[in-house]
Amino acid sequence: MDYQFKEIEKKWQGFWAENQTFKAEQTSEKPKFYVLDMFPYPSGAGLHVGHPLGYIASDIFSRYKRLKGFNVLHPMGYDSFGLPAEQYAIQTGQHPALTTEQNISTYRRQLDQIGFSFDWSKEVRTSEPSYYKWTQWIFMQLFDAWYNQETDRAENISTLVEKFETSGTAGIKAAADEDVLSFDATEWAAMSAEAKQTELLKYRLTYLRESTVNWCAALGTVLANDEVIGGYSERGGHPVEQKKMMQWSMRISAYAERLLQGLNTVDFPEPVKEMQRNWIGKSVGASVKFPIENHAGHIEVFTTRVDTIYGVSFLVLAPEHELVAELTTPEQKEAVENYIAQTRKKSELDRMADTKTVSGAFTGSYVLNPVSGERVQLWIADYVLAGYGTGAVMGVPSGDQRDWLFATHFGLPIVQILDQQADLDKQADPTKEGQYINSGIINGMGYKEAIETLNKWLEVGKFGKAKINYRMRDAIFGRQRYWGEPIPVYFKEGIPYLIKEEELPLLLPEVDKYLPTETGEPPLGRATNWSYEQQYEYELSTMPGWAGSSWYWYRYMDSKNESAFASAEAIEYWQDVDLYIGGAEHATGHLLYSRFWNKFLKDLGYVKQEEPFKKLINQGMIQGRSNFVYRVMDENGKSTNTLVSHGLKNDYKTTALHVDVNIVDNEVLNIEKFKAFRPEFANAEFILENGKYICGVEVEKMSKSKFNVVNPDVLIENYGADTLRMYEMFLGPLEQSKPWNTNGIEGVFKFLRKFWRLFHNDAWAFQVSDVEPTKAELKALHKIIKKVQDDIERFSFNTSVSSFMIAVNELTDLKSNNKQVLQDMVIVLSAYAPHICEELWTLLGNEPGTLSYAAYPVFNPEYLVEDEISYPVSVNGKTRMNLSISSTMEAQEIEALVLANEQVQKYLDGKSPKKVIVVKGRIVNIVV
RNA sequence: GCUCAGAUGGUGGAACUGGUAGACACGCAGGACUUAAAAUCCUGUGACCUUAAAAGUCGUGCGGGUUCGAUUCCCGCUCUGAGUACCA
Repeated sequence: MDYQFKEIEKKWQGFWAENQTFKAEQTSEKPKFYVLDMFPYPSGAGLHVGHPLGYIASDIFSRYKRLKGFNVLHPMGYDSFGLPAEQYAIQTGQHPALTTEQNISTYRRQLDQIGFSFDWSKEVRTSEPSYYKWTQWIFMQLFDAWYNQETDRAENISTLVEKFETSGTAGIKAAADEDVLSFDATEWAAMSAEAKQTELLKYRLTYLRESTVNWCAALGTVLANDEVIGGYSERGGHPVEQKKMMQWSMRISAYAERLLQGLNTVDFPEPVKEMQRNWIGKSVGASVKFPIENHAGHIEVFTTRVDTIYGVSFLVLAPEHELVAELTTPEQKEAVENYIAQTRKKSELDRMADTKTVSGAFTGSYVLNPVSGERVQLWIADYVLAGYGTGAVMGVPSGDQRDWLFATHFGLPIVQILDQQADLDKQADPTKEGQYINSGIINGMGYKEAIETLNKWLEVGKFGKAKINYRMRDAIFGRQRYWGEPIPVYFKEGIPYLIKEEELPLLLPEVDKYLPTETGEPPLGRATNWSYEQQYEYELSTMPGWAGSSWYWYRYMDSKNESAFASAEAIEYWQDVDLYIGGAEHATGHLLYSRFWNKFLKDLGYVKQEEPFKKLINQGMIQGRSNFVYRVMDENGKSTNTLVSHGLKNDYKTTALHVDVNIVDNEVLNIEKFKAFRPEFANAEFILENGKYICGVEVEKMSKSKFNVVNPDVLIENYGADTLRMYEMFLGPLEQSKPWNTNGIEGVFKFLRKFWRLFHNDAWAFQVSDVEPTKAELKALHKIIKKVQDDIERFSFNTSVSSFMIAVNELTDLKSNNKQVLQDMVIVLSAYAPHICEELWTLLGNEPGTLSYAAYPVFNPEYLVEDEISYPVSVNGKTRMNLSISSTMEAQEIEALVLANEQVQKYLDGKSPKKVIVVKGRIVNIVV
């Protein structure tokens, strides 16, 4: 029979599901391999052709690893809490659980028809109580923990309480809020229970605190920094403003250094590492206290160039700095207040966009330079950010361009501090070269020595010290939304307490509407009869989208466990994710949070590895490729009912209209289908070129409104899943972004048919021969065995597909139907095109379903050895001819042989060669 | 501005450690089969110049360098894409 992909694919998908072919063993003698795809959010639109790209790659890898004798865990599930379902619920009143369920079944149906080897027995959904029970449990562990910088790990809060009880805060080094109190053991003992809880909250790894947050009014919720892009929300693109609110936060900053160091141990794409490094934003410098003139206090600044301290000619505070009001003199009051009012009016966006204009106001106060004792003006300006460092900077105009502009604009002095600084009247010179001048105790020193000297001097005089600063802020954890995990906390006297562990999961209550209450409480405030022990209020915000996805790879290891998030045995066996494939958009969000929670769980001894993901691959984005038709306009600029082909459009005035890419084949418009697609053009005139209507092309985002969405269902219907899988890989390197173009899928389909034909005679009857394979057949086979193995190991899936085509072309030319050779071919190809291979595998007489666990053929290099090698011979670097020479011949003999050749002599034209280069097995080059 | 990635035929792309640039596929052209079309199969296909055939010249964004030899390594530049942006 001809290649009947529809029947074959349906049959084997059914077989795999029924027999649980891809169920991972819980324990095994085999080495483990964990292949994970990034958790999808099941959106209502279903899959387009770009989504499965990474899944196909990871599936090929999983299938390959099984053939190589590994026990493979390759699961799939859904990150099913999230905003879109809730927005839809607000519009329609439908419970988000319902729409989520529907979306998941669409997703599942689409995934199933591509033939993935997922172990569906391990499926998880973050919105299921049996799952979010453990998300809540992890939250409770974080609440019950503090970060001990002495031991450099998280510990249970009880070890902190013990320290307080024995010696108070003396000697405690913790990652904590800035406003922690100092006390001794007696004072601690004397504190009320509420006061103790308030104090402990400042140390917990998840804590409630008044913080400045990104408030998105349109979404009615706060957002984390990574969910805000350029002042707008990542989802929906709504404006975001700064607002002070009581908020749950995660003390991720405690892990800043470990998150940074861990990047050196993982195999991630360099851009992802770089983005995480930038996000963490480590800078090494010093904090310096500038005493305020006629005032008991001081201004603390952070600087990475403490060596430039003698060049300080002013100090700048952020307009929001807490000391601004107090330090503004009566004469300057008006100017300062005007300036603050003016800054407030500017949105965050304007402030970022306008980096050219220099602005600021003098407070009228002075501070004293601690090293020189010099009097320095204190200013405010909005280029200083309240949220970074101490919200104050020292202005060194000679070394910093921004300070230089500020000083020039306001007529402040510019002091040269290094003898090598040049052109200070034109711009700042940030050099570290040369020796210091005008610089008191560091005069004559170089950069390194100056830094050390000053740091020591500052520390001795208690004016400051060397300090490391991180840009990364703690992550806001609460969302004022409905469709998320409830936070397992209740309030007594305004203080948060955890519910009891045996009360988990804290179920999401039913509400009448998915909107905030009249008093502005989050939607959970609408729940009736929802309180802890009938009297205490529950926390009303829910967890953010990233909560459930920050630990899910552990749940896959043991997804049904009711007494732990995963058993210790499962974690001991599976350890970590060996290969993680997903989009680059999660570089700073999901991947940082997951690494953070993983490190935390490791500190508490629940997991084994410091890093959760050994190797990460970002698959490229598939862009849309839009097609256009061109409607002619008349002299008055009015649209006509005439459409002109792309090549002739410059002869007319036209408007471009999107046309559905599914009715365009190689840029040729199917006019009949077009008339049906746009009835208003049923009677349109078409100006053709060579009898065809050629469409224009542009690369855009794939979206419904641009009519460029290609649905995998359609391609599977026409060509089958095996063709789709191979074609997606054939498009190009996995990591490269590229526009989708269905042109060319025919080639892959033809290849599979040709492969099928190798096993069949002209009458389409299955027929293979049992004789010993020929040398040529073995050569073709072993070439592909090696090539596919090498390609998969370096994630170069596109080149494998080409090589398969070459192998099948070779075997077709050899008229091979050798059973031994073809059976090995089936195994090698099965990772890419599993359905057709399962079918041929059983036709060859093997037990159904055993292909997935067959052994990958062993490569034997002997079959590739050639007796004769065709040497390209070049003269002065230009290839002139090929000479067939025995492969055993040594360089000297080859040289003699080549020079004796008649044709070579012709090129030498009587001259004697200056030099002859012979690379054995490669090339001969003659220099004349 | 900064950081990173990239630029190869009409198109997607290949060339893995510096060794025959353009594999494989699409498209296109011609042919076979067919009453015809579709499907299938065969042949050709970087550009230029010329031809009966052969040969020749140029050619991996641009300019230079290293080398017997560069798509590959080095320096400078242009363009495209992504990320990031007053971070002290």
